[in-house]
Amino acid sequence: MEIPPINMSEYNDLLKKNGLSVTESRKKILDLFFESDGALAHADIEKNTDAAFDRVTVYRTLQTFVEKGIIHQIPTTDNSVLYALCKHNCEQGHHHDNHVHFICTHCDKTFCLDDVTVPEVKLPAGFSPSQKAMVVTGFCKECR
Amino acid sequence: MEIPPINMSEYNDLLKKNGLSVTESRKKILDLFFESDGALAHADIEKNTDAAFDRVTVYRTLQTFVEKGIIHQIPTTDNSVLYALCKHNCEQGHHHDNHVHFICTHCDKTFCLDDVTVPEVKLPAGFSPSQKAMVVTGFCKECR
DNA sequence: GCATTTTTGCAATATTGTTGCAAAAATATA
DNA sequence: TATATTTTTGCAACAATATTGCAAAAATGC
Repeated sequence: MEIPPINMSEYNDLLKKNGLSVTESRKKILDLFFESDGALAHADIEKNTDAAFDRVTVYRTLQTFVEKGIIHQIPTTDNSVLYALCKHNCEQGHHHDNHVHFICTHCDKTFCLDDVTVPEVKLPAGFSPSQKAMVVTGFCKECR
Repeated sequence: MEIPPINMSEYNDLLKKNGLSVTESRKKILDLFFESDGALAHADIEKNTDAAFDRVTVYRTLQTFVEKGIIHQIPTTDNSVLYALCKHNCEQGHHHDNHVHFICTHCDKTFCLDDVTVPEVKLPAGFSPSQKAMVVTGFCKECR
């Protein structure tokens, strides 16, 4: 059974469904995520909103979205935090151990490869896995 | 052909081999890594050296060690940077796409599972991978 | 439309990381 | 071993990033 992707015009529903008030900042930030085909950093969001919202608001909005499972964080080796939409509107606490993230070393965009599942690995005795994440870097489809 | 693990008493050799001067800070930080069975963050190192060294020195030492391939960075979802020893003293620029990292959600330690190789994944058309990293979270062998 | 709840923005503060430069330490050389 | 050269350190200043409390503003529920 396919879960349909979120319709871009339904920001209000998405917010209300998660018990959140509908505000300008939240709608605008949601919009940025839906427009972007990659992942966004806090800085990207500030840049693209012309500082219309306070930095604190952006931080809190991202945090709220993560808590509600609207966006998720992507692991990186530098100390930047990247966020990306949960394409299939996963439930709260969904931890995205199921798809691979791709970071392009040329354009620096990050992609959620929703259709690529993270393969199983056999761990040494005593280790009990609960989640797993995989990050691949290289050249993306536009930069190759 | 097995590459033997580094002998803990040979910090000097390890540093010199990499063209680095042997200093107190470098020896102490190396020691912390060899003592630790997990990965370390910058903060861990500051804590365990009683602020004997300047923050800047710690930053620069870590950076140097990464450049020389003595330690490597581990991707995380929060914005912390973790470092771990390259157990098999890999050459410069080695990017550690070959083993899995395990983060324990109970004791917060991070382990390099040197013997667990990152499996291959098939990417969508157009994506050219160069490196890949995998992070598994759960309970480690001591906390299960 | 009004009371209640939620969210925002400001200010202040904390944390984290970077750079230039002179002093100190380590290494190389005589 | 003493000295010259190179490397590394620590300080100071700064920059970027993130967090908290609280009053004002906005959104929601009735």
